[in-house]
Amino acid sequence: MNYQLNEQQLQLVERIVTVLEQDNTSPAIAGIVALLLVSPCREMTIDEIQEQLQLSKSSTNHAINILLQAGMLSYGHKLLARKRYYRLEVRAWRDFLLKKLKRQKKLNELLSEVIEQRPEETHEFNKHLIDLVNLMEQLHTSSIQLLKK
Amino acid sequence: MNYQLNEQQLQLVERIVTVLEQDNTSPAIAGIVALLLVSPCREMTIDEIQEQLQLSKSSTNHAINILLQAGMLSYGHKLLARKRYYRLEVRAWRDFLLKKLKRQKKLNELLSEVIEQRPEETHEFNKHLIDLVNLMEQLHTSSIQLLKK
DNA sequence: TTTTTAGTTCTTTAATAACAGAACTAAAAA
DNA sequence: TTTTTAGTTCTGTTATTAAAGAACTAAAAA
Repeated sequence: MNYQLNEQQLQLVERIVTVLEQDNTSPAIAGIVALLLVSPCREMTIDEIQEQLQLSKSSTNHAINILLQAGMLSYGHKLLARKRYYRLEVRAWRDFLLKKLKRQKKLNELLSEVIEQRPEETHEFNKHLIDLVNLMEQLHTSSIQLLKK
Repeated sequence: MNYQLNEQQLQLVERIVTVLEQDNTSPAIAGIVALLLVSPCREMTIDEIQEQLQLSKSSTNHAINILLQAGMLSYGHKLLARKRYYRLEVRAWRDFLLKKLKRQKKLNELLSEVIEQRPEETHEFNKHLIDLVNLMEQLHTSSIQLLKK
């Protein structure tokens, strides 16, 4: 039940953590996600997670709760025991992408407002802005199309 | 030369700052970007920026240098004087989008590695992962196509 | 009922980052 | 040469955040 990761798997976890951290994910959270991605165990207990990542129980608990709230993690019980078995909810990733796109859209709308109220004298600048908004709008619509399927 | 923003413009600046901060941009940096977007002045001196945003000189200087290094800002001189006139480089936005896509691609490659090494027993989970990677790959390629024009 | 276990909460520590204020540098203007 | 000005750098304060450790709660097992 409690597999030990081999060298290659550990490295893979590390590399995933590195990339996730570049998106402002905390090490503990990144570690849990990476571990549950790479580990052959579909689900793990808090103790197993804690042990593999060498975190304190409170930190592990804290990170797990954040991930639960974000919908990235869920849990079930085996034989109705009280111990929780946590697993990754891969579907949540899609929702994250959608949320990001919503913020992008919001920014786009604001940039459109900017363009509307700019003086004509700065037409060169305005033109660049218009190009940017158009580009971002295209990106947005094509992404939404793909995601909504 | 030193326009005072009207009420509507100030609100627009504030709203842009709010959105930028959600992407982990510091208030000072978000403020400078928003100000230079909204202000009718195509370029501003450090003093004008500082005054409008009510920042200290050192903070303003610090934020400006970060933006310069990121390519979001550039400057020129008027009549060869030593005073710098800073302006937004809208083109840099495109490079940011490209950089983000590169990270997304990196994550995608790692997820592919994950899929390759997963045991067959967790096929349900694996399937979700494969779907995710495929989706993200499509998003990536369509975005790249749009950006590379 | 007592013990064990899973999970939570509270408190403290350490690291980081934003920002302000003051001291400093370099160069143009008087 | 002295003064003014633009910009930089240094130092200190404050706020935020991650994480650890210990105390605590609740419930199942002995």
